[in-house]
Amino acid sequence: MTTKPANNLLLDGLGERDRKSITSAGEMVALRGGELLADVGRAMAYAFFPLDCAIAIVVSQTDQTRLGVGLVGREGMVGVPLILGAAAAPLRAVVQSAGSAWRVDAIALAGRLRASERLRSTLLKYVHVRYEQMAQVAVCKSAHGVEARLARWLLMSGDRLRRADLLLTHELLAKTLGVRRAGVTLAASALQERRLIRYARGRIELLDPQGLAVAACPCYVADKRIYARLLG
Amino acid sequence: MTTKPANNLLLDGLGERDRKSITSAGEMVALRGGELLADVGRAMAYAFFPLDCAIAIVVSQTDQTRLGVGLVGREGMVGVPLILGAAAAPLRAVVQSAGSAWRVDAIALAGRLRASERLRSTLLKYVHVRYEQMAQVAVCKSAHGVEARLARWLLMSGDRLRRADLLLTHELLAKTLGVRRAGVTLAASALQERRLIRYARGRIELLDPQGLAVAACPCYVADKRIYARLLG
DNA sequence: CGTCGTGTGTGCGGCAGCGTACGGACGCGG
DNA sequence: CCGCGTCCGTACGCTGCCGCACACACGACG
Repeated sequence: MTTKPANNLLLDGLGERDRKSITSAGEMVALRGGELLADVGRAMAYAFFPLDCAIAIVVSQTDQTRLGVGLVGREGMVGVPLILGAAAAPLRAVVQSAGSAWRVDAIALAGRLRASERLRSTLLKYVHVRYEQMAQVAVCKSAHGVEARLARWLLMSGDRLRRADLLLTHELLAKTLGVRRAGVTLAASALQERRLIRYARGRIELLDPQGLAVAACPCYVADKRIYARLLG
Repeated sequence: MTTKPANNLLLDGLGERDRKSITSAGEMVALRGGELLADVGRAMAYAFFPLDCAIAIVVSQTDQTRLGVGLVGREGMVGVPLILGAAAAPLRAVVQSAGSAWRVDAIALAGRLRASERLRSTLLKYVHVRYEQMAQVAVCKSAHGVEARLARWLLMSGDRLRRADLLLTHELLAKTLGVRRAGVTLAASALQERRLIRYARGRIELLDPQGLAVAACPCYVADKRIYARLLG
């Protein structure tokens, strides 16, 4: 389909000039699962434009509460604070599925942003997308059940990676969904019962994406619409 | 204390030039309680810099779920999407407590933003504040009980308005906290029992802000720290 | 003085998810 | 082949909040 095996849509959406100005300031890197690209309070040295990996944006409070508030793949970037001119990262960015990404130096990015209004406006629109999506999540967690939210997250992961088989454990999903591991097992087995997914020992296969979309909470569709409206 | 009876801190933080450039493009308006400054999908024609009023930022899904994800007073502005270059508002902005605000035309604001880098960087930092605060809320709702979240919201309202007596009903609070009205009554009476607040028929008085801060969830302190770090 | 609307107190059954905990299953490495 | 770590199934009691519903209190208004 695409000329290159894997692209980043955000970079593709830029003009030739801006894209080169970004890529020339960075380099390809391989990201391992579980790697931390940003942590709370630590300054971010790089922004990342994923190509074929997925990075979960997680908020973790002082007490033991976690919640995934975003999932970044080839359609986006890691490092929203850099666009907003803040050095410190508010949230944690964890590599959920390994793969490669384009890594860009924070200072270089800041310079490019000052120089190009087009680049600035594109990335600010992306910030807006993440802003809206986070608002969705805030309601989602308390309004929708585990099963629906699990379906949503699996679909999102599939979309980001363009693959139907995901390497995810119930344990990991539980942490990003902010529920018990046992709760995920329950929800997952219900989805499997309905032939929507199939899973075994850390490997989840999406059998029926359309069916899953029905089982998922409306936030899934809402999320896609938000992105399409601003960057489609 | 201040030279004028009521100021907006965001505007005060700007240089003389930028502040004038903004204020000259707008005008003072009076906002009534319950008024909608922005609604889902509707284009925003104005940004608002509150002086002595409080505006709740509410996300409301298609189904009957509401949740306040931000409270804007003299320390901030209503119209984050305008800073990000998006016309449509993702969230609803409702006037929680009546008062006056500085209203600025959206197009004029966009022009000023292009012209002044200082203005841009200040407002982008504010966007970042709201971005982080929303992440807080996302976890807060499911991690903390009604009583703690009520205490937090009351404190926030008090801070925004610099007053200890608020005109809020349990009903209204229930909607912004995303819980039952009865749940608010329960939590409020518990706080009153402990002499932290006192209330009657739509009027709530904060008796012991420090005690309230203890009763409130850590998100309250976290919120203040976020703001102070970026714009203090 | 009664009426009505709004605001608050209270009660009850129900449920989703929590914390915990134990046991089985698979797979890798020795 | 055995042992151990990881991953998943399942169970039990508990709790916080929901949805609903009804009764009372105050105040404005005629």
